[in-house]
Amino acid sequence: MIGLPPFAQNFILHWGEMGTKWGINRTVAQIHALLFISEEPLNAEGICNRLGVARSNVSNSLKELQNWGIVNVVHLPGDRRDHFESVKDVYELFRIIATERKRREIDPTLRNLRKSADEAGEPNNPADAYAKGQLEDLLGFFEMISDFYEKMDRMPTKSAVKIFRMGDKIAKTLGVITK
Amino acid sequence: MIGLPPFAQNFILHWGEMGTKWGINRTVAQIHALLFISEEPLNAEGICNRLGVARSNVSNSLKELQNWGIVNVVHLPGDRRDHFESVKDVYELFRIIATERKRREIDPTLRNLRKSADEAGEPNNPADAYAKGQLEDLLGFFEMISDFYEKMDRMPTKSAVKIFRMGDKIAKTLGVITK
DNA sequence: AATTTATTTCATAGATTTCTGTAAAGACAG
DNA sequence: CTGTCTTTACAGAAATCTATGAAATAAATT
Repeated sequence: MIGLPPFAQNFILHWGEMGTKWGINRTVAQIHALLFISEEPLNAEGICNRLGVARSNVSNSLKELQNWGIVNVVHLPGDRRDHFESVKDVYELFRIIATERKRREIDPTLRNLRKSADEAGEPNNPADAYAKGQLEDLLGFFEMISDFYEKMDRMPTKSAVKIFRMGDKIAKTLGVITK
Repeated sequence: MIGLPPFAQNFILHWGEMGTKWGINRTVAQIHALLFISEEPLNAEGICNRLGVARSNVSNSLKELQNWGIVNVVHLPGDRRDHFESVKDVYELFRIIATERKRREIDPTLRNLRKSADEAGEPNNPADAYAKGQLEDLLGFFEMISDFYEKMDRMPTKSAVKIFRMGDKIAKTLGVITK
């Protein structure tokens, strides 16, 4: 990892590890980290040099980041190479990631749970009845999460932040006790 | 996958796939799915038979689930084998998972971001200054999420659910516009 | 203590994912 | 159209992760 100050290396390596814990390829996460803290857009070659990974790996990883919608191509005048830059606003970034995860993970799970609960029909034994009940509970939970995501998505960032910051005060206002 | 109705198989297979997208071993997720919809605690042997995986795999996976705190050992009278049951309440389940993910992922990231921002010191060039600024933004975001988690954890389930369900109404009450 | 039953550990086989180098394709200037 | 620069696709190598069976350990029963 060349030409990067230690604090940046620190962060990039950690972000890479964190990525793997979330099912995201290490290199993909590292490239994202690099672009996120880089003021100027970088070209693929530059990313290669800094992270010390193969050109083709960078190419594929960049495509993956573009699929997620958190990295964009830009062109600099007088340079025909593609340059890449990350979404720089933290809230915008996580909003995009949340929306994408919902689409890829929550939505298919909702469909599966509906289908499974449906297929269970009228259970003819207690075990199946119990299982169906559990699936319905899970479905209810995922529906709640899904609706919440959508509400957040329609909200301006400021409102969403307020909800996160004031979570406990809101609960008190609603007349419920916090332990 | 033997002795399970199709709707249960459906769910277990999907939960397994979903697990892999979240960095959780497929078998671990499948075992959890099975225990979650099973009214009675199951022993390792029973899990083997139903899922068709090796005994040792089940043993290790069960240990992993116990580390997460979402599966517990119980003993049935007159049977010396360990039996296992999942946390059955959906809210309780996700509360535990969230707390655990915070501990394993958010907290280390907070530490790393603080360390990195700290190491950056007084940047002596604009690029480093920008990078440090981005890290500080990220740190602020993770601190917000971390605090929110903790607030939720101290709240009774009902209050947490209210916040999730009423997200947009709350925002309106706070005097902010939803798009 | 010996036997039976249950569980865990561990080395390795197997599968999957990731990374690389090369070759092909595409884009552009002259 | 040709030559150069750039990006992408792909096949195989390398690394990582997962699952297995056998052996070791532990626990209960006789």
